[in-house]
Amino acid sequence: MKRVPKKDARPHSPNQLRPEVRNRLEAAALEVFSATDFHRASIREVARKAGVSFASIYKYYGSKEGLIFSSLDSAFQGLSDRLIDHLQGISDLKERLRKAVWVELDFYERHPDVGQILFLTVPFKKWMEDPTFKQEKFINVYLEVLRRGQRNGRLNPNVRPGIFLDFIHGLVQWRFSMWIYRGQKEKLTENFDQVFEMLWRAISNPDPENR
Amino acid sequence: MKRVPKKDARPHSPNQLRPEVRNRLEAAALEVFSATDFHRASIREVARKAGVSFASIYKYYGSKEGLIFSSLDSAFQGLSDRLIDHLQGISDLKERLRKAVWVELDFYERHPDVGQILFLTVPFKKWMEDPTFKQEKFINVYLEVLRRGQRNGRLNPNVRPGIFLDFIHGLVQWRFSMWIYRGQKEKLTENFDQVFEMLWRAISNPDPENR
Amino acid sequence: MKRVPKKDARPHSPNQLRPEVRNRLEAAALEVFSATDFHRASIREVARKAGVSFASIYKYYGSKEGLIFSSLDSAFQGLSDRLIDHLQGISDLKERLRKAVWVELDFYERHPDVGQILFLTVPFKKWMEDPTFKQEKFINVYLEVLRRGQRNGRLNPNVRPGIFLDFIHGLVQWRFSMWIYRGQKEKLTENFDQVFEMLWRAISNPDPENR
Amino acid sequence: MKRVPKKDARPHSPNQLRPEVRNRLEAAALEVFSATDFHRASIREVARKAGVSFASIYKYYGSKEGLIFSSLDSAFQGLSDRLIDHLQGISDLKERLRKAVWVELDFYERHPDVGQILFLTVPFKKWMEDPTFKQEKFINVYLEVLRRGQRNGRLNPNVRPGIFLDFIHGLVQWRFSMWIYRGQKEKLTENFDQVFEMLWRAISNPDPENR
DNA sequence: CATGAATGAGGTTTCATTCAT
DNA sequence: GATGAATGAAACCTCATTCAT
Repeated sequence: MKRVPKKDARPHSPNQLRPEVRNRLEAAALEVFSATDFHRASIREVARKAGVSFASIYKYYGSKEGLIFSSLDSAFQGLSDRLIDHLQGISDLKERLRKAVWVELDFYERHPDVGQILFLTVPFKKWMEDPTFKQEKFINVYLEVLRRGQRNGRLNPNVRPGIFLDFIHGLVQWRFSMWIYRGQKEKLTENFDQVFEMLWRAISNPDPENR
Repeated sequence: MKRVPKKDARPHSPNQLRPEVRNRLEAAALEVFSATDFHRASIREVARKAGVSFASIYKYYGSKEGLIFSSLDSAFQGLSDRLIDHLQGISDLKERLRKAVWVELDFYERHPDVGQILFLTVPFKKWMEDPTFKQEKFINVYLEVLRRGQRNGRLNPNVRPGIFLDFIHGLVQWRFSMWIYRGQKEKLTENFDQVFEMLWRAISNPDPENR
Repeated sequence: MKRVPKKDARPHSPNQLRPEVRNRLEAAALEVFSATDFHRASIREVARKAGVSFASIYKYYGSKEGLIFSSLDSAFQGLSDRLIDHLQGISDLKERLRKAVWVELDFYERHPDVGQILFLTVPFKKWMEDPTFKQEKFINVYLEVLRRGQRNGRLNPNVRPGIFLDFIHGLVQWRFSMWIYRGQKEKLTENFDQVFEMLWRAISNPDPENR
Repeated sequence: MKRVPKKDARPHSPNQLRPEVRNRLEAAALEVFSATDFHRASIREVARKAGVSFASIYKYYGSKEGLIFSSLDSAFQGLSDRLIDHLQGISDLKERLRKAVWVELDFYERHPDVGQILFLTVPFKKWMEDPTFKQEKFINVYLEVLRRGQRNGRLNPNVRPGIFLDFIHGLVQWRFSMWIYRGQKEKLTENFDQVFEMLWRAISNPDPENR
């Protein structure tokens, strides 16, 4: 007798969890999912670690993917907020951008589990397909800086802003991955100035009179 | 799923397969593993597609990972060889580098399955842990160009060559991923000149007298 | 990612099991399923008892129901064969019928687990809905006796044979159930002659000249 | 599912429910439990249908079984009362018995949900184990008739009255089950006279001078 | 030597029952 | 005093890997 799923538009969302339980659960999820790759990580272990029943995870998150991407999304809340906070009072464009990239790298340095999940243990395609991938709030902070830079001539005006982002995120992801690969010997923000200057040269306006 | 493969001295290697069977098998592997993420792709389906029993895969490749990374490695043979071939007769440093990056992007454009597996469907960590990740032959082509550029002052001499590579590979991977994400509407090498010039500005020597 | 079942017309059947494994498995199933009611009996326990993996049960039987009804069907093989065997050489109609009913009761007496599953632990509806319910081979033995009895005037000719069967099976099932209910103190075939004579009076031709 | 109910002195009984709520609840129970077998029928659905929280069911009935057997018991009130009522003024023994059996069949015909639950959807063993199984009031009506029949020689005096009951109830249950099985095409009381005459021959005194 | 059967593990789903509010 | 959230258990299903033939 095959059970026919009910599919009643899952009436439960993580928001309905008691915040304390939610935090415990998502912390456990980040811990477990950052340790091995996605399909080896066991939801049952997350439940055990968080002291929450297995069925509850399904009730509130719907699936293994739901759990992990919700957890990531929550973690990103922190990043967005911190980013916006840190940018306050910095008016120079280059400085704003430098700060933004620094905040991001610093975030991954202090939350390597988040980076590991995003870039290393979950197939990237899975993340791309998840609605949380867009991270509009976060991306918009960047886009606003970049567009303004193009308008006032500091940044190369002939380039779609998306290409700037490709440079930035490609760099962040690859540096993070190599940082893990090489065993986190030094800090992830080591050489930050050097790297940022390279990045800046890549995206800034090559036209001399605007330098 | 949790099952950890026996790491004993496997007495068989893919080289012992009849080349024709090996090609069929690795082609099927690329096809299957590029379509869905690693843990949903079924080794049985690969076997079926290749007309080989799945136990044979274990015999010659040892594990699911063994199969996929061996297949990738074979595909990369082609890339390295083509890279070396194309660089012949180009002496200008910038041109050599431009060509190298172009050959790589062009390769992924023509073999999106390989790119998908590397960057999207297999957890990146798995690849990093695999011996095939090093790609020494391929990397050395780059390193040699980059080191020479530093010696003769065209490239920023204060930067470890690894950072150049982070820029290059981060960019390649991210652009590839976004290309897939956005549905492969345009060519992956679209805007190549623009992007390469940005890259070049990032890594070239900012010191004026060497421009 | 909801898995979509494959439904490839289950290519495996219990017949493909090694007979020895099959026997062990079905014996364990009868044991477990006769002890508690269907939904409390655990397939995992059957697997454990039979020393067979849980997945194999699904492979060969498809479901919990598949397992139990297949096991019952196998048990009934024995009953049909024994019935046919015992009827050999008995020509008198009443004696044939007496023997048939006796063989059936005797079977349940010696295999109370089968009776318990059929009549007590599995909701009867489930069994009615299962193809194995028809038990044609078995029923035909009865029908043939009953129809012949009607033709030669020993049995009440005005009654559909189905009604005879209702009497017989209702009696067998109820007596079995009460036998269990009362704790199997005496033999199930206790009072058999008395009961059979009553049954015979019920179905035999009331018309005097045929007595 | 394996969860064994706490058998402590439940401080609440169905009697404490407002009669109107109780009726709604038990009607919903009969409806839901007659439709599928016991373990697939959901107590939550009963609660939903009755507009009551499922926790209330636990409060007043203690368990899923408690609910269903209480509901059945209530339904049987009606049967007993009707039986006693209908027997009034019938003095002939055979007629009393005929009436009794007819009232029972007629009851199931008009309340097929009750019959389905008793005979088809609930494992019979569950019912046998429940205190409501005894149905003393109801059985006593029969027993009194049967014993009187034995005393005055109309019924076979050599048989324990329990065997009469086995005949009667086995027949009722089996005919009901087959009636459902065959799709309720004709009435359950169809052929009643024929069947009752057979039953009467089975139990009446075979000794000529008492015919 | 190649094959496929058996295993173990874990995702997904549902639900009776318990527990805390 | 009624409610619903949390739990634990088990069905169902799939697959990488091992093992025996």
